[in-house]
Amino acid sequence: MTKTAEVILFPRHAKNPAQFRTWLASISSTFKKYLEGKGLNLTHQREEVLKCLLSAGNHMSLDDVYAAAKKKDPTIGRATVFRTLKLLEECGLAAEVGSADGRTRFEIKADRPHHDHMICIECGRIAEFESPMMERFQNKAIRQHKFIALWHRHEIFGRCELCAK
Amino acid sequence: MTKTAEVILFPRHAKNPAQFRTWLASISSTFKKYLEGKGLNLTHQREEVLKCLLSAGNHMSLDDVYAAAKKKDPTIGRATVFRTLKLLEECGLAAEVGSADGRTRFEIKADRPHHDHMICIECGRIAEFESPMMERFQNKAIRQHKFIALWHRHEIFGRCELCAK
DNA sequence: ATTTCAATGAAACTGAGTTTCATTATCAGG
DNA sequence: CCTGATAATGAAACTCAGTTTCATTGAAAT
Ligand SMILES: [Mn+2]
Ligand SMILES: [Mn+2]
Ligand SMILES: [Zn+2]
Ligand SMILES: [Zn+2]
Repeated sequence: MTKTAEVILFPRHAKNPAQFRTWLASISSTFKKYLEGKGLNLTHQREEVLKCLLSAGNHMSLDDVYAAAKKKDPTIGRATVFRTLKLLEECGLAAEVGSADGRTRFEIKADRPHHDHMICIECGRIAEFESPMMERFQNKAIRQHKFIALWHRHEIFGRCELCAK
Repeated sequence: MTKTAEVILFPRHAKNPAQFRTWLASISSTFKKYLEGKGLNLTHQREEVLKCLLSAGNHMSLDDVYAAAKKKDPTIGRATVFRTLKLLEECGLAAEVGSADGRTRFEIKADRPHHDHMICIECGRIAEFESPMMERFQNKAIRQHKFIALWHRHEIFGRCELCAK
């Protein structure tokens, strides 16, 4: 009976406030650099969206982030949240994730290892999993097809442990 | 230097007419049984849609199938094509596949081994690949999470061999 | 022939995602 | 400080794949 580790959970987000501030500062700085490169600037709205995405949960829909941001700044617009999420995605700091209810979710990618998702069609919960072996065989298939892989999504739908009665 | 087979292409669809007719008959019969079980019947429109999906290419959008079906029966409606594709999916004969241009594609699942997809963001081509090893490690992850997997999608986006200059 | 209910096609609707546009903030040079 | 130029914003409008509605037709059952 071998001790299988292999698959690792990612209960994420810095719980320690100081740790969180450091993390935010680091990502903020990366975002700022990216924006400056395009002649844009890191406005307080953009920073607010980033902060919300980092703190208010892991797999948030546009409207989740919008709601969270609105609590801090009631004047913020949905369009701005949308545009900021796109910018974050564009520069590789965030990524889109599928979900049980058709709405796309967003997650922070920075400083996080690659992982895929198991999505509960009952409660919507999204569990993260990671399997180096899987990635390995995936890369093998990609190589054999002489395919230039840019990104992938691997999403398993079903019932989570809690919802499986 | 081991002879790697492992990843197999699926250039699909019975080329031989006789073979094709047999295949169609078999799937038709399954579909009919499914419909009867729900008090529905296999109309000529429904059969036409099935035939188109089987013959006119492998990863067709709703409107691809609609166009193909319309050639054979100009009176057929988009709603009927849509509903038939949903029925085929519902009974496990067909499945939805992602694509480069946001529109869902459909493929026949009956009598075909499970496979995943590499999708070219340049030309839209969808290549099929299959890796028992990947499925194996995927199942391992699922077991470890005590997840009840119902279906999954594993789609790799990038540039196909031809489009990679 | 009459009843019943499935099936259809045209057209209308839905809603997540996206864009437009008038207005407001930001910033660099003077 | 002003002053222009341009980036940024929020509200509202728009898109469009997917889906539903509804009036009509078809096909079986009685
Ligand atoms: Mn995740
Ligand atoms: Mn396929
Ligand atoms: Zn669940
Ligand atoms: Zn290509």
